[in-house]
Amino acid sequence: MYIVQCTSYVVLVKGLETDFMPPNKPATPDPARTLSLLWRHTLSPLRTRGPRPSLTVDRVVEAAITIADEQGLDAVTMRSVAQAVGASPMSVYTYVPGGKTELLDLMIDVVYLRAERPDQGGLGWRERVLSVADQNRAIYAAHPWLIHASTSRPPLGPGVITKYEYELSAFDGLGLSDVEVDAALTFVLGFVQANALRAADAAALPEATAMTDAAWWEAQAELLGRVVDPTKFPRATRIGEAAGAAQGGAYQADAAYRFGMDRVLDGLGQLVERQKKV
Amino acid sequence: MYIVQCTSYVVLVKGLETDFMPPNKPATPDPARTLSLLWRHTLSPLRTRGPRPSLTVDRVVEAAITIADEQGLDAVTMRSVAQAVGASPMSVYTYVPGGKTELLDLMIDVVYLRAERPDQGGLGWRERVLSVADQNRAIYAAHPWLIHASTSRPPLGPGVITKYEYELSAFDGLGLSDVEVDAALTFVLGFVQANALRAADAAALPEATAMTDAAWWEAQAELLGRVVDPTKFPRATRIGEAAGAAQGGAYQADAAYRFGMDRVLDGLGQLVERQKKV
DNA sequence: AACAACGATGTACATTGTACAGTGTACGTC
DNA sequence: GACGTACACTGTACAATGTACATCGTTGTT
Repeated sequence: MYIVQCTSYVVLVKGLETDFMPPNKPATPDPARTLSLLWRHTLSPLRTRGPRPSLTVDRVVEAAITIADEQGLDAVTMRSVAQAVGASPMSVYTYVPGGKTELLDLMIDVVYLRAERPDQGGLGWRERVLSVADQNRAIYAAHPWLIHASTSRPPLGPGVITKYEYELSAFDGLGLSDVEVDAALTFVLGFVQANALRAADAAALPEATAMTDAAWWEAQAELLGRVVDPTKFPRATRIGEAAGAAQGGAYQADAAYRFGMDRVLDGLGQLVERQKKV
Repeated sequence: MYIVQCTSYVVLVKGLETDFMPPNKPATPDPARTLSLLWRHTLSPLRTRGPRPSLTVDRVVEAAITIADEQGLDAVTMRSVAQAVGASPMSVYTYVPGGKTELLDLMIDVVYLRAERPDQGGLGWRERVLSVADQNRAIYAAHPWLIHASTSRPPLGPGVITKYEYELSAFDGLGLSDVEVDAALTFVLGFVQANALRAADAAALPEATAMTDAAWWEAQAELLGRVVDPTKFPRATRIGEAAGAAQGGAYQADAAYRFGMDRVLDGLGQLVERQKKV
């Protein structure tokens, strides 16, 4: 048994010199089981014998999301989730056999499934795309931990797929090819994510470092003045001071979002125009 | 002594219920010391007594960068860095008193300081901005760990400032205000970072999960077919299949970069045009 | 020669994900 | 009604992390 695990892991990290079993890595990954969980299938051929389960996948996922929202992703540990649902740490693995990785996949899909998706009939494409961006921004604001979730190989559950379908529809009727529509959506969502990332850690830093933005800038400015020759870095000193000192992190992220979305929409607009002329 | 640390930490995380000293957090943060280190100042009033230092800040930072480049940021531990320079784990703190956080700041600045910055005289603004983007992309390709570094409150060392000055100069002569120039640069770099992020974890996933992109897609497609009603998600099934199955992760990131940069430059172009007319 | 300042090191602790072995429960079959 | 089997649950254990603290050793100054 142990041999099997070790062997499979050696395959997993081929090229590694050491052969010990590292901690905190893979549990038992299995795409099929994860998919079944995402769609809440009772893949087991009907459970009969044994004690009745005292929890459900949903309750576990719910607890994890609450913890992540309130205290950040780092606070989501198997132990904290277990405590939140009133079970022992290892019990969680009964409901989420894939461990923490699988749990995160489930969390992501649930959040997306719940998001609001207002009807966009009658809106122009710019309003539709802006609305999609705003919705994603709102999701990130409510669940900052989502920003750090990888977007390649997303958990293909009902939430993710519903969201994808809805967002693709914003590009209906523009004469773009399938590949272009996907690229355009990726482009928009990439911008929103990058902006949310900046906003989130700008918001987190004051607490994490026990220092306000203003205090940090003041300290840097005073010390940099003695070290840096302003004539060697004219743009950096002038623009950096203007961009940094004046505005707090939160306001800055807001301005960057509006500025960026204007550029994004203008950029897409040119693609659309070009396509219409063909 | 211990009291002082604890007290300062209570201030640090005011609002937290518990009062224990958590692990792996702050070492001794001090903006002034970090800045001195970044600029390699001998802030101490001339070291005289005591054994000669056997290492330098640069050697430590160098080792850390090498490890990060070759094995990823997770492999950069105080212990692995110490081993690489042939010292005991705790010795590292002699040269980088701020611990891992400060070490990361130093790594970032060194990488930026070394980056190539070719002369851009004679180029049009589109070429200049594209070149800036390409350079950042190349840096991320060579040092994927940089992607995860926070960009708010960057380490204001010689590398970061030189890079900032250089990149701002790409927007010279366009008639944009200081605030607009900073916003435009942030916009461009944000796109590059978002793209690099996707590319990096698309590249990392096959190794990390012992599963090729093709195998993953095949597994998902087969199972999803039984669960999802294609008529309910027409766009998602059609476009998702086209966008996902056909291309591997690496090629996809490349295409997304070219597509995105075209939109970014078009978007900025409209801003520039508008400014010229005024 | 004694002292003071500073570099180096070993030990210790709290925290993480999860493998493994063991304990108890409830249903189906005899 | 007794029994066995499948399953839920739990406690223990381990390797790895950042870094506080106390100690030891080395060097130049007094």
